[in-house]
Amino acid sequence: MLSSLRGFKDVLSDEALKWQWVETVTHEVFSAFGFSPIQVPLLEDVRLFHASVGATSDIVEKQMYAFDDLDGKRIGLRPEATASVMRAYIEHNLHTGPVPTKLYYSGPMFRHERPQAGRLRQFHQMGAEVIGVLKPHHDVELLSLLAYLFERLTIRGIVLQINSIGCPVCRPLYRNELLAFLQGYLSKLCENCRRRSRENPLRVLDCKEASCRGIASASPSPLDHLCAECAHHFRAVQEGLSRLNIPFLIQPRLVRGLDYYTKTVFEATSEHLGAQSAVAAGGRYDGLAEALGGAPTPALGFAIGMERLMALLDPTQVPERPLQLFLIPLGSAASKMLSPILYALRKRGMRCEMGDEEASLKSQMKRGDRLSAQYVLIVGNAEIEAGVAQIRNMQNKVQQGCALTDLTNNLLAVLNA
RNA sequence: GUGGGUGUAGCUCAAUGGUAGAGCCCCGGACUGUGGCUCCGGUUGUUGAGGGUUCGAUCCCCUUCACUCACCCCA
Repeated sequence: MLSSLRGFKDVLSDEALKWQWVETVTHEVFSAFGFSPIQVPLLEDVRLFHASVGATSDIVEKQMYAFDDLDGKRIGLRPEATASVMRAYIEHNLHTGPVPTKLYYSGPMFRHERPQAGRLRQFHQMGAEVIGVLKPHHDVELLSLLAYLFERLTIRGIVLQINSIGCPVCRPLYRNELLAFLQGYLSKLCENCRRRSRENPLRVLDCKEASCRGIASASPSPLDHLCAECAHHFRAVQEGLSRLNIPFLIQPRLVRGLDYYTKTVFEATSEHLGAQSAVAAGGRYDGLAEALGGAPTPALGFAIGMERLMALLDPTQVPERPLQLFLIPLGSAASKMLSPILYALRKRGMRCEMGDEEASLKSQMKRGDRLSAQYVLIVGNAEIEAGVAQIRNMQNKVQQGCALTDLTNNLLAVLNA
């Protein structure tokens, strides 16, 4: 028997209903914050991801689903969507529209990793991008959107961590200083961090090894080495968040994985997620547009991991949609009478279902119960002769007559009462 | 890619070196046209797969696959 691929999951109805609710709420919130939807392809020229995510990143190096198209072109399933959105922004000259361009998207991403708690090979992200603006109040706006989203979804226990990793002016200087510092401790670092100090020294800062953490805490902080502009920017972001009463934590060791980040970076984390504790992450990427061959364009954004978000949802907050009416025909005459009624009710937006005319009343009652029907309607030969059906409230077991003439409207009156 | 844990009925799990059981679920009945509760009855298995040791393996050993958690990396 075949089953789904490793790291690829079926989202069954109970779970899918939660997704739908989350999407309804998020569309509403994005809209209130002035964002417009965009849909970009799942497949792109792999060079897009090399230029954006970074050729050195594991995401592109080892984890991308990349293959040759039938015409020989090298293509890849997107590991994230920011690069595609920025490509679309450049390709379609969206800078000619009102500034900033505020876009959001939702959809599947693909990375060939070993699955674990909160990590899949096909996973889903909902993300927002604000393109074309440099000022810190846009960072604040984006973070406030994220904070409000969690509020609307009644997800508690989220910690918003922020940091600034500088810009092309100050980051290289800091990087050199950090490198010089780490040189003195090479023998005391873990094996991973010795490699990291060569490839991506900032990563040493968030190593989980106790010994490395000690060294990291003694190391120079990126925040002490920001240039005047970056320092001012970061301060303004903090002030803006405080003005909105949005709690945050400055986390000087917070580093981002993707090459394109600059200045503000942030993560929303929860301790209920296992090792993969970030439910959303993002930051500013002022250099990305240029790296993709567009005009220099500052921008920022975030992505929410939908599966991780789902794991944090309080199921009791998701509104239920119970079956309003279960129609029980006893025999074919009743069934012939009820089928147009069923159709008419459904066209009026009522959620209803009909039983099998050949099944016993008992078994149809049971099915109505399993479907959590609010009401059942019983029509057998006795009801047809009398011209009155029986409608039963399944909660309080009160059963009453319901005239068969103009039955649809009689039922609507009961259901809408 | 590396390491740990786990694979037994649809689900959650027992069991013993002598070829498997419970609860839940499902179906039927008690109650021939009235659900949930109760009681009674019933269905379901290549014990993940392959090989080895053994008179005999679900159990021990090896291999493999899957799931899972962690590392790496990241949403």
